[in-house]
Amino acid sequence: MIEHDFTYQIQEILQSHFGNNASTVLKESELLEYLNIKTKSATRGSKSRGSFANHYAIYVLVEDYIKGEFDKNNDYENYEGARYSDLLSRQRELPFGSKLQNHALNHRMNQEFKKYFPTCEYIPILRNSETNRYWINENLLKISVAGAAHNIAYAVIEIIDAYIDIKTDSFHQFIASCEKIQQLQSEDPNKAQEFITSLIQPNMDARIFEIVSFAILKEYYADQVIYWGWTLDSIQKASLILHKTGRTNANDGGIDFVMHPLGRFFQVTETTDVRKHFLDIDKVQRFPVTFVIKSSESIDVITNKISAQAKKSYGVAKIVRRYMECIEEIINVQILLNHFNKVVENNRLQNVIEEIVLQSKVEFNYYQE
DNA sequence: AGCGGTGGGTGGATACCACA
DNA sequence: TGTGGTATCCACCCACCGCT
Repeated sequence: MIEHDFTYQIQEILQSHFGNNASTVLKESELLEYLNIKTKSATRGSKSRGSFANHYAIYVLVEDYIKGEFDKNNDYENYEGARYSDLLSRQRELPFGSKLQNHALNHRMNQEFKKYFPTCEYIPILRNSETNRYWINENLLKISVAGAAHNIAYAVIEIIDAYIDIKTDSFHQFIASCEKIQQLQSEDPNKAQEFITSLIQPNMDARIFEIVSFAILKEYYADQVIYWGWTLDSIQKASLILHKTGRTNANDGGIDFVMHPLGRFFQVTETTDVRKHFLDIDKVQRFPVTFVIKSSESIDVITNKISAQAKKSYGVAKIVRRYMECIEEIINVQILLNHFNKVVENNRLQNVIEEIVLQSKVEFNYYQE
């Protein structure tokens, strides 16, 4: 059995339920081992995926099992089963579960379980396709150790709860502090400013950095206007609007922000290695991009670094020049801070914070009633 | 060690089907 | 014809793996 950081917590929970038998219970139970495998990412930081769907499929069924007190009354075999709609809506009430679909309950949980335990004779989720009712396989909940029967239903719930707690804790804290700052900002704008400043430091999580960059730049550009039109007498005034083109993590090779109506492209990166954005620059003409780089180095240093990489990759001066011409602007942490200060001067701090809270909730599927 | 390719996992969208 | 339940398609992330 694999052991990782969260395994220790699983063992602790089992100990509180089964005392000395805890380790045997864990060894004997495929379901617990499955949870152990699936909780590997618990302590891997906010960047790794939650993968809550299969956890929640087990969770809602076991919860239903406990609600019927089947761990005590021994009558599960006569139970009519749980309704699909109830299970699904319960899943969606759980943290980060608001977008879950039928996948886990219908197929994927069983499929994945079988992948890990090909010889296990039990299928975890049972269903009757005539009545559309669902059950957890009770055989997987009852573990017998030296002739004594142990029911792991409550332990399973506790383990998944603990997993949810770990996975969401830092995020909850983040949203909470945003909301606190939001209330606080009229009384103590300095505090709010300090907080935002801390969010765009180089050691910040990439997704948070992208969200905060977006919020600042959006407000910053909103103050700028251009005049444009199809004919001279139809020229109109427009403020620059920055759009986010998708979720941070659903954007492989895509562009992070687009500016209307100028059509500027913005790309947020963690490092000065921008080669991947200009991969075939020697063959194709590339669209100019503004890079928001999570670095406190000066623009000169960053530019030199990028230029050095380009030289190393292409060698030919002409292509290097074209490469550098495709970088419309570089925005580092300092420039972001300057822009931010300007936004604050214009009394738009509130908007920035609101945008951060909104975008974070979207990014992490977090909804609070 | 760093890379590029690959395939499984995940979530969103939608097609399909049964039934009222 | 709307609703609930299920299956499938698709895009994208990411872990993994073999190559250099």
